[in-house]
Amino acid sequence: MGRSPCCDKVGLKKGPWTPEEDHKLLAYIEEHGHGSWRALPVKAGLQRCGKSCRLRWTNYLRPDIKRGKFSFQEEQTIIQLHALLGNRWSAIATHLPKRTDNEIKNYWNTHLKKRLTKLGIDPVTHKPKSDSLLSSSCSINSQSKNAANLSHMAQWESARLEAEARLAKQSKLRSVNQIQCPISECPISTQKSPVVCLDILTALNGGLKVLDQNMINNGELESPSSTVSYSENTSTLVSTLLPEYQENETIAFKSLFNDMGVHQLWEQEDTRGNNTDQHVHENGANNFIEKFTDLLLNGSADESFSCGSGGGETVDNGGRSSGSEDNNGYWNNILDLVNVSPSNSSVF
DNA sequence: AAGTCATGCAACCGCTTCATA
DNA sequence: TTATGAAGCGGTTGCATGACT
Repeated sequence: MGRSPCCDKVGLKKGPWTPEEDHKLLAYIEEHGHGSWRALPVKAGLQRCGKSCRLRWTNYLRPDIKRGKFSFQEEQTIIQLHALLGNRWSAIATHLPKRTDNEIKNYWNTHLKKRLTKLGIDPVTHKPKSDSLLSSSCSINSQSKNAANLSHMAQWESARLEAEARLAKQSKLRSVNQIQCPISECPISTQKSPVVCLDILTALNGGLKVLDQNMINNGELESPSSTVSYSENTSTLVSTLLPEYQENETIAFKSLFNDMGVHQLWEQEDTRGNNTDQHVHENGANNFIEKFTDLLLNGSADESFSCGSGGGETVDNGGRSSGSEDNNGYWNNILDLVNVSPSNSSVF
C-alpha cells in the first residue's frame, strides 16, 4: 500500500555511485548482511536511501553477477522466455543465473527487440509481421501441422517454465534446512522432493511427447496430443515415464498421484466431450499441467494458470497481455530465424 | 576540431505485492 | 479485515561514450 518515503527525504544523494560509496556498501553487507534495506544506509554511513542501496547491490555489487557480453545461448534463452513470459524480467532472470533482471531488460530493449524488429518479427507478440515469412517455403497444410505441433510443444514448455519459475520462487521462501515438497503429505523423502517434483513434471512432459509421437507414428491420431495418454492408467504411466527412479519412489509417486486424484484430472477432461477433438486434448493437457503444478506448489488447483492455457490468452500482472495461445506456436520459428542470423551478421 | 546524433546502461520513479500487527 | 511498512518489479530517464558529419 504505502509507498516507501525513504527516497523523499531531503539530503540524500542521488545519481551515480562513487567507488567510495560502493566500498562502504560492499564492506557493510559482507560483514553484516543487508538486513533491513531501510536501516542499512545509516548503519553503513551512506547518504543514500535504502532503495538505492538495494538496487546498487542487486544490480551491480553482488558478487555472483556475471557481467559482459551476453552469449548466444543466453540470447536464445531470453527470446524464448520473453515469448512465453512477456516483460516479466525477474521471472526471465531466474533462468539466467548471474544475470540481473535490469541487465536483461536493458539488453532486450537495446539489442534483442531491435534485432527481432529488423527480422520483421513483432517483439511484443513474437509473431512475424507478415505471414509470408512462414509460408514461403512450405505448403499451407504442412505449415498448419507444424504450427500445431510447435504450439503443443510450446504449451508444454510454457507450463514447464512457469512451474520452474514458481518452484524457484517458492524455494527462495523456504529455509535451506527445510527443503521439502510443497505438498504437506508428500510421501517422497524430503531431502530431494523439490527436485524430484520438478523432475516428475519434466519427465511427464517429455514422456507424453514421446507417447504422442509414437501414436502419431502409428497413425493412431492426427493431432499432436493423445487421448489415450491422458486416460492411461496412472501407475503404468508413472512406471513408464520414470524408470530412473527407485521402485519405492515410483510406488510412492503412484500413491501420491492417486491420493491427489491426479489421474482424474485428465479423465475429467476426457469425459466432457468428443475425445478426438484436438482442442479437448490440448485443454486436457494444459489442465493437467495446470492442476498438477498447482498441486505441487500449493496443494490446490484453484489458482489460475497464466501461461499456456489452451483456452485463453496469457495475462500477466499489470494487464500486459502476451496472447500465448497464438504466440507459443511461433517462438520456435522465431528462434530458427534468429539462429540463422548471428549477432555479427550484417543484419544486426 | 566541433557539433550532433545514437547507443548502452545505471539509476530512479512509482506502482504492486507481500508480510505483519 | 484492514492499515501500514518494506521489498520487489517494470517502465522510464538521464548521463557517458562513441560514431558520424
